[in-house]
Amino acid sequence: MEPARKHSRKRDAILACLRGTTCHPPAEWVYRQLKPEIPDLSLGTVYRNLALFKEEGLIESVGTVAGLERFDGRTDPHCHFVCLGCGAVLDVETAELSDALIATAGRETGGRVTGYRLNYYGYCKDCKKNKNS
Amino acid sequence: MEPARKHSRKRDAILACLRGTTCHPPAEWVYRQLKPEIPDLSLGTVYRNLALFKEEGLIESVGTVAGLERFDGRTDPHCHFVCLGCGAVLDVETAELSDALIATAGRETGGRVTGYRLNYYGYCKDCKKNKNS
DNA sequence: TTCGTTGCAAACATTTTGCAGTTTC
DNA sequence: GAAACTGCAAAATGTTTGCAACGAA
Repeated sequence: MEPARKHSRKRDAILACLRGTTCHPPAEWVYRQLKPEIPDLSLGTVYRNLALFKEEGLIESVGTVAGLERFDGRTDPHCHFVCLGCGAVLDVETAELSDALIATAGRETGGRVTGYRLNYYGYCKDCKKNKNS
Repeated sequence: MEPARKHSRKRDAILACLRGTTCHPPAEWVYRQLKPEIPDLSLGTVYRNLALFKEEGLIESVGTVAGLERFDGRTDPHCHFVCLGCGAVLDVETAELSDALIATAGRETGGRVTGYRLNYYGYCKDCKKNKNS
């Protein structure tokens, strides 16, 4: 049985930090963001709590970009654009997958589909420019 | 300017290995697969060549599953089902995204979309059973 | 007082890299 | 013979973990 959860100021701060940004940051970014405000915060705690949130479904992973796992405080169905140039991750509101499509994937594989992740890859507004060289 | 490519027996074997399986393996799997046949193969070479293939578009990454990057020898548009239980990765033939949808993502973000990755997550046929406990 | 939470640092696992020797052209 | 390729082992990187101190119920 899993342990009864207790309240924790740091945990709250980590979740709030993630929910207060749209940059889909990695653990390290959250850590650096909160460190000035909470000087006795450790990176391990950030990792531990992010893992916890993910388990509870409070946050989601966007996947690994340039070796770093990126997290998203939003959990409603939406997609992402990942810039191959600078690593920026942007929300994409359109293109929510239909239930029918998801059901088809389950039927085809014989498994049970519980979620999906749709990432577009390419070059963002800024990196698009800089590539014309 | 990038170096002129030379032929290499090991490189061929690595690509052939990846193309000859549908299990979307990580680097280590490819290494273990080829090692008996090519005793003087090193893991570093597998990593180096997989990175190279990815750059050239000969293979694609399915993303990181359980801490390991998984590769796919198929490059035609299709999706994947990732089992959260055992880590199996299966091809999903249906649900190819329309060009219109992809174009919309580009327009919405202001960037240029060069590709996408659609992963379904859930429990495969076998793991589905074992979860009824 | 109990038990979850945390800091710290060490441990871990995967991937990358430098260099000297080898293979390909 | 020049340049790319490779083995090997060390290094780098991101993440996890053990343990003693801390904080919440």
